[in-house]
Amino acid sequence: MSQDETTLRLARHAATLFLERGVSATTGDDIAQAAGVSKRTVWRHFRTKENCVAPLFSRSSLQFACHLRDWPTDRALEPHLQICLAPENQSAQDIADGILVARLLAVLPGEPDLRASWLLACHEGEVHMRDVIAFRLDRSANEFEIRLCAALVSAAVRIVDETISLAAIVHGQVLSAEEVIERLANAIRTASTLPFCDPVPPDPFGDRRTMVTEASR
Amino acid sequence: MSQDETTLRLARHAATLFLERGVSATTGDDIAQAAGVSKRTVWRHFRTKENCVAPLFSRSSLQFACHLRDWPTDRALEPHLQICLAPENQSAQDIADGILVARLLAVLPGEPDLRASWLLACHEGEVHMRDVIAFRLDRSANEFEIRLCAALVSAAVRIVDETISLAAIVHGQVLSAEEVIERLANAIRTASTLPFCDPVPPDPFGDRRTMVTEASR
DNA sequence: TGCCTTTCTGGCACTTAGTGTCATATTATT
DNA sequence: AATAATATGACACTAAGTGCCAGAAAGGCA
Repeated sequence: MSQDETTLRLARHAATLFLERGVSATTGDDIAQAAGVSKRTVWRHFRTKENCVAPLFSRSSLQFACHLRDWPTDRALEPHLQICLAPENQSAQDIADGILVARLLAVLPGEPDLRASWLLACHEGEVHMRDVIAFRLDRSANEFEIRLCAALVSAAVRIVDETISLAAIVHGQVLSAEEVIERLANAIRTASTLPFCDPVPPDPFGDRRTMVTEASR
Repeated sequence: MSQDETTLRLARHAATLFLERGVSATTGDDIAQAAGVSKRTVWRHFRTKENCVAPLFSRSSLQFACHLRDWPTDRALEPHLQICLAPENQSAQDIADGILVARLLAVLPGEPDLRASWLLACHEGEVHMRDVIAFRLDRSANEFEIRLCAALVSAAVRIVDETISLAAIVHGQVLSAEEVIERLANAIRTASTLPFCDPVPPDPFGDRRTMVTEASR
């Protein structure tokens, strides 16, 4: 088994255990046993216990930066996201991992250590997004404006992720793919302070900063 | 000595040691000895080693939400910040703590555990800011738009903090109070997607979303 | 296939992080 | 000054995490 496979397998087992009995009630031994490896191997793959789920979080947040990178400049955001997030374009494993992440996000309020790991992953995504935005605008990733914009967009995506996960898992509120994409696209447009996402898709309100939420619908 | 005093004293000693020899080379014993308390007392005040500096980070990020709360609705942002951040309105201890935080932010790139603590503190500030923004707009802090706006403003403040600290500590680039305030105010206006900071201060560009940075000056 | 190098893993001893518990010291209240 | 409440110290203990070495597993090469 390859390095990354083991890491991901451990991450999934750790996530399941964290969800079943909480982080503090899960030991490194438990994770090792569940994955069928020695305790030593766990600490070889992860620096700390909470970091065991980091690969899942990282994937989720890095994935989005990649979608943005692959986004053709001559296409609107919604149809692009529709293609990226379509179930037929994701493996069964990817979908299962996505659900695992959503369930983890739903328990963040009671698990501060898990939130630290999540925020760290979001920060990774933010750094990645600097490069993406800088590339799309043909600017340097070190400029203050670029880093600010990346931080804002990342924060917007994070809030949407957290909100949707909490709504779906805790309140059993199932959202359609279209609703999720609409929320995501609106939040990104709201947050993007630089025109990296041109062309602006058709907007009936004529203001790309108008937010379409449940309140205004 | 009161509870909070001891906590802060420990935080300052921990920060100093972290800066001197790095987080991983500092033990809980070291922090306890430096502060003249027993090891047990350290773990009574803090859940983890990295959390020892959290009070300093929290103060920094909660402070800003408080400044925003106390901001009169009929005054522009810059003069208000000028009053809040004026040296004569801060104790010597506050100023020293601020420098300590700046030095910690400057070493974040090499200390992931410290960054986790910092991001957690920023999240605290974000949650606080929801209430502040909701109050200023007479809305509910649970609305999606409010939480999104708070996240964006918090992210903007965080990026400014990180940028300025890195510039000052690592590159020895000293900024005047006016420059700091200008950057901060501009970033906040850029990030604020809801009109919680009306009245809009005079802007020669006639666009409150225009950013004044070194590039455009 | 057999040999060799590289990489990954297990086991064990060890240090540090962090907790539970109880006795003592400190502070506040009256 | 007596008492209740709270903070601390000391010690034993569990869990987190590291260093080290030997062995297993995978990958190149004749």
